[in-house]
This record gives sequence, C-alpha cells and structure tokens, in this order.
Amino acid sequence: MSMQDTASSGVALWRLVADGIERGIADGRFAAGDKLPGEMEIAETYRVNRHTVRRALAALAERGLVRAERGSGTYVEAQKLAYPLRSRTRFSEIVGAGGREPHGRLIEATDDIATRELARELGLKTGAPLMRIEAIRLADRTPICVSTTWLSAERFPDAGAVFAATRSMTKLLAHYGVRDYRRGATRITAGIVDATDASRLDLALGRPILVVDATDHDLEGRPLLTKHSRFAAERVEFLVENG
Amino acid sequence: MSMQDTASSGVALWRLVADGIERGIADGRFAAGDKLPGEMEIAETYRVNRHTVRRALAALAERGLVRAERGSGTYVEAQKLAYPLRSRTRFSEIVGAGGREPHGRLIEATDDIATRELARELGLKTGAPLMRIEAIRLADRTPICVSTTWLSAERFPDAGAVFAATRSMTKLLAHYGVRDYRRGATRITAGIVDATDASRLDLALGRPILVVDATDHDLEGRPLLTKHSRFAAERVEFLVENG
DNA sequence: CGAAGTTGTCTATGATAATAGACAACTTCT
DNA sequence: AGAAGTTGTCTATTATCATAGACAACTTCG
Repeated sequence: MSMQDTASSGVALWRLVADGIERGIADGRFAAGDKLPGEMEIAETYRVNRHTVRRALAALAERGLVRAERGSGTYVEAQKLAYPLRSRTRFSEIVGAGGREPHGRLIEATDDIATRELARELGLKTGAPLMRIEAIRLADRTPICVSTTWLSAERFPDAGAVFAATRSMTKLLAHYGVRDYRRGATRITAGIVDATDASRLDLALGRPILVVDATDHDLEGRPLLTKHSRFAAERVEFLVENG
Repeated sequence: MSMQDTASSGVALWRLVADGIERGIADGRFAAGDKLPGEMEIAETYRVNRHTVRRALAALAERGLVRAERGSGTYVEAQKLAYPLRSRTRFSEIVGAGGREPHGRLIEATDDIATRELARELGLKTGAPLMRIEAIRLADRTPICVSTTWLSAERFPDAGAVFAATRSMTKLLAHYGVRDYRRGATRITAGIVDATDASRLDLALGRPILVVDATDHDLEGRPLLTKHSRFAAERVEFLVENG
C-alpha cells in the first residue's frame, strides 16, 4: 500500500491496478489476445509508478490472465478451454458450459475423392465421392480449432450449403434425419501449426497444435463422418475421464 | 499486509480484521452498545498481533463505528444519524444518504379521539375521530425513533392497514392521492426515555431522548397529520440550516 | 484497598509497498 | 541499419505493515 499520497485504505496500490485490469478483461474492454497498453501508459492512467504496474501485471501473469512479451507488449492470455473427451461431446455445449459464446464458420466446402484410409474410416470404397468441409470454431471471438470433415457426398448431398446455414455439424446431421450420434475412437497427437492454419487460428508460426482424428457413428454403428481437427494448444486442454 | 506468513494478497491484515469486525456489527453479532472482546482475545481469534488489532480498531473508531474506553473495553458506537431538519425531509432519504438501509415497522394502529390540542393542529373539532399509528423507524437494524402519528379517520380510512403494507408515511399519503407535502413548524425538546419506548428503542432506562413534534401540511397548507416522535439521543443528531 | 483485566503508549526490528532513475534486451516499424 | 517503443533488471530511498516486549493509566470487581 502506497499510502504516501492518499489515506491508507489497507489495500495495496498494485492490487487496485490489478483488479482494474482484470475487470477490463472480464467485461471485454480487453479481449483475449489483445495487447494491453504499455506499462508506462498504465502507470499514467492509474497515476502510479511503473514498478507498481509491473507488480500488478506480475500478479495477473501468475494467474495466467496475461502474458508479457519482451520488447513487444503484454497480452491478454486466452484462458484455456477445458475440453472433456467423451463419446457425446458437442463443441457448443463445451464452450457454453464455460460461459463463453460458441461460434462456427465455414471456410470452404469442396468435392473430394476417398483415399484408401478415408474409405476405410467411412465404410466406403476407395474413390467414392466425398464432401470435404473446412470449418473453424471459436469461443467468444477466439479461434479454438480448425477442422476438416469428410462426409459421403451420396448420403449427404449439398452438405456444404447446409453447414454454411446452420454453422453446426450437429444441426447438419439432424437435417438429414440423424437424431443422435456418437464418437468412436479418438486419436490425439501434437504438431506444429502450418502457415494456413496459423492464419486461420490467428496463431504465430511455430506454435504447437493438438491434432484430433475421430469418426462419428450413428446409433447403429454406421460411420457418418470423419474429422481431422487442429486445436491451438495454448487455448485448450483436453480432459479425459479416469476410471 | 503481513506477507510474512501467508502469500501477499495485496490487502493489509488490519484491514481484514477491521472488515471482519464491521461485518460482525452489521449482521448483529455485535449490537450497538455491546462490548467487543478484548484486544488480546481478538488478536488470538484472528491470529495477529495485538497492535494489528489496534490498527483495525483505530480505523473503525475513526469512522465512528466503535469507541474505546480505557480500562474498560471497546464498545460498538451507534453511529449518530445526521438528520437535517428541513421542510421536505423524508426519513428514508436521510437514512439512505448515510449509506444505511431504512426500515419502518408498525407497532400499533388504534382509533382515537381528538383532544383540543390535536384538533387545533389538525384543523378539526375537538372529539373528531382520529387514527393513531404507533411506528418505529430503523437504520440498518438499529432503532432510531418511535413516533406516534395522528390522522383524520374520516379523510384517511384504514390508514393503519395501508401503513402496515407500505411501511412508509410518504407512500401512505400517496395512496390517498397526496403527491407532496411539507413540514410545518417543528418543536424539539429532550427528555428521559420511559419504559415502553426504552424497550422499543432497545435503549437502557434513564437515557436521554429527543422529542420532536411536527405537523405536515399539503401544498395548499391544509394539515394532513401530526406527529410526536421520540429519538434515541445517542443515535441521532439534528442538523439545522444556518443562514 | 488490592487484584485482575482493560486500553494507551513507548521503543525496537524486519518485511513489504511504492517511488525514482538508469540501463539492458528485445520487437516493431521505417 | 536505425529509431522508437517495449519489457526486464538493477540499485536506492522512504513510508507503511506487522510483530515483539514492556509498562503506564484506567476500570471493574471482590
């Protein structure tokens, strides 16, 4: 507590500054990934010493709310999205449960041909006609993952247009009469983001990604679609049930 | 902030102690006039040094919440309510301006007959039917005053029931179409509390009270009601405009 | 009166808070 | 390459926070 200038309140100055910045993050004045004002500028707005601001930022950084980058600035750290891996996980439910607003956006929908591996996953013959949907999912305004989805073009005609309208894979399947579905075995690996995904995820080159490959089946066990998703590793953590 | 024992929270220890005691006063664990535990005892319950407790008590004393008596103890000081005397003072506004929560409670509503003095104040004939309302007013949970109000039973039928529901004399008048009113001449005297009022005000026998007699008029100058209020002198101070 | 318990005041010590200035190390942009 | 702006680190100073011990001054009760 400074208490050299104002009456002693019993609350340290750096705490007041930290609380002020945290409020700014909470109410959206500073969004995830945003750059905070410089330490000097913050010091001036709160009328305190720069070191006091650094004390406040250090407290926020320790809690993972902000991240300082030397020479560049201090950034709001997107809080990691807890992503439970179960057979019935829906992205919108997961994001909503975290109190954030889920969004989906279609990047591209193109025709494709089944490779031998895709054909095996989907229970089709090699060379069968497929629809390939490239989409991005966000929580609030933060990109979480990009995913490539393949569906049978014969079973789901015009799937691209339907996804563009509904922005949800669950709703797309419902449109074709699939009331419920379950996720089969899920493979998780890690890698480094490529240039295309880096741009889409608003991620710096060289940063790690989590790669998830999974196939969804209907309740009779017939494969519906197979997915290849790339998650920004710094924005998500997967939770696996133990027991 | 101690920060010698626990992780630095940015809030001073004495502040935590002071807040704890203030909460105790606010929620009634320590009532007005009560003796607080000794400084040593408080220090033990909060596991801090006695000097830290003294710092907390000093902060509370400066705000008028407690009062230390050397050799005896520290007592909860009923903070005196600043009560400005103007022609348009409303109890709820005064209490609310002090950051406290105003309450009103009906004690008793009975039929009465106008004495000669009451009749003169209210512009009625001696023996006219009146409604007599006995009520108590509180700030937070502290009784401030009990007042006896007389209204014309003919002009304000069932006034007792209306006051019991609204708990506010202003709202009662509004219910009968009186949009605004003003206070006439106010007489202030002092006396000693009697047993009945002592119990209602939670006041020790023999303590002083401020007695206020006033009559409220509508904007045309017609008398609406007349009041006889007894204030706990140690909990209120009247402010009169100078100039 | 005398003992016990209370608040008031003094000195002392170490840790924390806040300020101030200077410079290094790094990033970004021209 | 260079300038400007950013965070990181160092030294130094002053005020506050918290603890510790001792004793005075006072009240209450037996």
